[in-house]
Amino acid sequence: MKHPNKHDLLVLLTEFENACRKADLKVTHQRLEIFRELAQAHDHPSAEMLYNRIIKRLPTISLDTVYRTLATLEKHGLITRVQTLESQARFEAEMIRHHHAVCRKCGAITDFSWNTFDEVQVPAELSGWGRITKRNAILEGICNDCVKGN
Amino acid sequence: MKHPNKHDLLVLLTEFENACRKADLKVTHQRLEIFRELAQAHDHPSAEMLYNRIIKRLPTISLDTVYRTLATLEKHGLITRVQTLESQARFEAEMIRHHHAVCRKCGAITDFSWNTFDEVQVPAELSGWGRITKRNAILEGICNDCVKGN
DNA sequence: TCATAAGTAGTAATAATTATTATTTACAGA
DNA sequence: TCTGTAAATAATAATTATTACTACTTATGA
Ligand SMILES: [Mn+2]
Ligand SMILES: [Mn+2]
Ligand SMILES: [Zn+2]
Ligand SMILES: [Zn+2]
Repeated sequence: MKHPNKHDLLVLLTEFENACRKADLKVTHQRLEIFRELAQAHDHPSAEMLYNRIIKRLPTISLDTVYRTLATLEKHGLITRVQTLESQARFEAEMIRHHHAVCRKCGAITDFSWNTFDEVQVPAELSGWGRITKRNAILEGICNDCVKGN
Repeated sequence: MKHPNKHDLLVLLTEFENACRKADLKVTHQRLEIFRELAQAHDHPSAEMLYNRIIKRLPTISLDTVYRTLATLEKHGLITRVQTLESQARFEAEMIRHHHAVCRKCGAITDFSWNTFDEVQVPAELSGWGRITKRNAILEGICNDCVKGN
């Protein structure tokens, strides 16, 4: 999972505008900035982290707007809320299937793809469970920075 | 993942007492009741859910004690905090490796084992990440009850 | 341009969790 | 069994994360 370059980001933002219009969401300055910031982030930021980054460019934005916008975009499937053990929710704009390695020490979330896992068949035990729409692997451990930094 | 029967529960509780002593944790009535309740639960209850169940038998227990105890037991590896998208944290005493199917509608968390996944090799992409200590699969979807109940 | 409903900022409120403190209890040692 | 002591608890207050309220602003379609 690499950062989007300047061109990619423009494409993403255009797609985002179109998706908003399709979903009857107004394309506001705030929504664009929140989405842009999240799309170029690589660290699965929390609402507060995004707020602190965006306020530098958009000094009047409110934390409430960031929370509200993230909830709206999540509801419309434009961004994802990431499961963590932390108290603050974290988000990402990367919608391509991928998985997470999480550092128990510093909380860093690293993206990776894992085709082998994506293709493993779900156990029979679960055949009667219901309708499965998503599968994710979460690896937990201590990242290299934290191992060294000890 | 089946419920513990009466005998299993007694064994679990004895092991729990021993683990507490080994960890220099006093074996209090509250800790025993909280662990007992969690050990026989099958629904990954939140602190509040546990509190509401325990207070029937132990009318003076405080919610704070439930939170504090769960944090203590988690720190000593006697229980697990379960990752969810919800605002309330959820817990389990089942320490045998297993995975979760989560209903997006009702929030139910179903345990299952998945040997095929347990044995799949972690992708090369992640070889330099750090020390991986745990791997979990999370399946998301709509459980049968919720599909029917619509 | 203009009407209007959706969205926002600022602030208040709520929900979940953690801290403080006086009291109680587990348990090691006599 | 009794006792001293540190750890744990109950009650309550405080904090943190998130959501609600409301008057004002803005995107958008006519
Ligand atoms: Mn990710
Ligand atoms: Mn479980
Ligand atoms: Zn780390
Ligand atoms: Zn369900």
